[in-house]
Amino acid sequence: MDELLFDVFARNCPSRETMEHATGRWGTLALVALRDGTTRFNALRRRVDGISEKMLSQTLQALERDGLVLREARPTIPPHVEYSLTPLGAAVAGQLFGLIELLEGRMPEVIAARETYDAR
Amino acid sequence: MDELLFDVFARNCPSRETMEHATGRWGTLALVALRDGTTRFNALRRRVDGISEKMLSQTLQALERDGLVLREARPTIPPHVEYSLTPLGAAVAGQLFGLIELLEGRMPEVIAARETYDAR
DNA sequence: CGGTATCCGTACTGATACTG
DNA sequence: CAGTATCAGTACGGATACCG
Repeated sequence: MDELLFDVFARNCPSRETMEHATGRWGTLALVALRDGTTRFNALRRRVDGISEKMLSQTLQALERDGLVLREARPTIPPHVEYSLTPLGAAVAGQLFGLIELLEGRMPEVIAARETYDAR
Repeated sequence: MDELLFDVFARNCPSRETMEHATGRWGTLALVALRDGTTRFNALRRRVDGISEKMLSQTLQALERDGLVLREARPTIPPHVEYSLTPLGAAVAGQLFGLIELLEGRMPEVIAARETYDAR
């Protein structure tokens, strides 16, 4: 663990900040949704169930700022804006998707654990 | 993506809930800290910089309930409580650590992206 | 269509104090 | 040591309305 350049456990670690953007409630879902390919704002909004316009906007801005997401706006009327993953974003999204797969595959264990825990 | 049992993108998906526990602000740090081995409450608290007793307690309870963390209390005075990863928790923590490594290794890209973004 | 601005409730957060 | 209880602040999040 000590061979890492930054210490995620430390308060003001820049990687901890980016981690929070990527693993936050909406960040993960946005990144994983973009693995399916370039997507427009409202399509993304429909894909990620429950996200508001505001949160999607904020999430995408944070991810764009960190260089995980690429935003391309065409100056047409009506506006046409496309979001996609940068190479770095694709790597992060892949890792996150691995986590989702892992968890989904083992949800029976999780559910069983919850029942055991709650039976007290 | 459709081959998954649950749909993380859906609002009331049980895996989305567990994802949020594991990837939440403190969940990730607690899980990764426990990769170093069985740890006591206050040791964990010192390791994860900035976490309050309350948040650590809540975080550990959520992870224990999901079957990611094992809590073992010895009825001594003073109390001696040890936290460790379950096999499932270890798998999740490993995946999260992979993400941290990835991000730490590429922080220069992130920092550069931020500077580009802010220069507008 | 793709946002931003505003309002407003609540849920999270951290200090502090206290207990077994 | 390992928590719980209580409380005040804030930042998160959603709904709505509006703009280019």
